[in-house]
Amino acid sequence: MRIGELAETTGASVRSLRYYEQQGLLQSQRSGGGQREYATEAVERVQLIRCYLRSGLPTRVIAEFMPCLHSGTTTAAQRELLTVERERLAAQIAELTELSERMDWMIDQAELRAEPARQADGAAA
Amino acid sequence: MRIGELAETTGASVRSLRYYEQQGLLQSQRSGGGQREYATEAVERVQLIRCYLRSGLPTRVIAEFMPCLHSGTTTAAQRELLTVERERLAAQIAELTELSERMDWMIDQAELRAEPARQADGAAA
DNA sequence: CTTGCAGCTGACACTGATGTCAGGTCCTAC
DNA sequence: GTAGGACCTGACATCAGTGTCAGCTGCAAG
Repeated sequence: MRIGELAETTGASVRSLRYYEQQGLLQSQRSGGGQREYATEAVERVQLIRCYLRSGLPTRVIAEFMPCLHSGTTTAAQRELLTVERERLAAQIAELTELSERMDWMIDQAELRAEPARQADGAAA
Repeated sequence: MRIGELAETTGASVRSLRYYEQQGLLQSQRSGGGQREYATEAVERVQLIRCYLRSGLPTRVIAEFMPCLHSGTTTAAQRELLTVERERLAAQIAELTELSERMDWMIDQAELRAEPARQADGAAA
C-alpha cells in the first residue's frame, strides 16, 4: 500500500506519516523510484502511534519502545520506560476520571441554573 | 495573595498565571500600582484550569465554560459545550484505558522476552 | 510520448502553552 | 530615601505535531 492509501485508511495526513517515519515510529519499504510501500500491518501501527500521541506521549518516547513490537527482545531500559509510561497513563486516567466527574457535577449545576423558574416545577425537567 | 504566592501554591509558573488571565481563564483585582491580587479561591481555580489543560482542552474552550463557575446562570451554548466536552473526555478515558491495557500486555511480553532462557525455568520469574 | 496525479524532499509557517529576557515600576525593609 | 526583590508589559524563543508550498520525480492511462 502506498502512502496516500495508508493516510486515508488511518486518518493520518500524508505529512504526518512521513513525520512518523522520520521520527523512527514507522518503517516502509522503498519501491523502485523511492516511493514508500507499506505492509498492511502499518495500518494498525499507525493507529497505535496516534493513540499514543493523543495520550500525550512525544514521538521520541514512542520511538523508544516501538522496537518491542517487532524485535524479539527488549532491553532493561525499554521495560523500565514501558513501566514508567504505564504509571503515567494510569495517573492520567485517574485524573481524567475525576475531571469527568467534576464535569458531571458542573452539568447538573448548569442545568439547574438554566431556567431558575423550573426548579419550583419539580424534578421532571 | 499576589502572583508569586499563587504560583508557588499551585505549581503553575508566574508566566502561566498571567497567560491564563490573558486568555480569560482567571481574574484578578489590581491593587494600586497595577499588581495582581488574587482571592484564595484562585488556588482551586488554577488547579482546575491545569487539570483541564492536562486533559487536552485548549484555553479557548475552558474559557467558555469557566463563567459557569461563578456566574449564577448558564447559557444553552455553555451547557451544550459542557456536554460535548464531557463526551470527549469519556471517549478519551476509554481510549487511554484501552491503551493502558495494551501497555500491560506489552510489558508482559517485554518481560517474557527479556531473558528467553528463563522461560524454560517456569513461571516464577 | 505526453499528461496528470501521486509521491518525494526540504523549507518555512502555525498553534498553544510555556520559558526567558529586557526595561521599567511597585513595595517593603532599612 | 534608597536598595532589592517582586511585579509589570512586551517581545522573542522553544517544542511538537502538522499544514503548506515549491520544485522535482515516479508511474499509469491514453
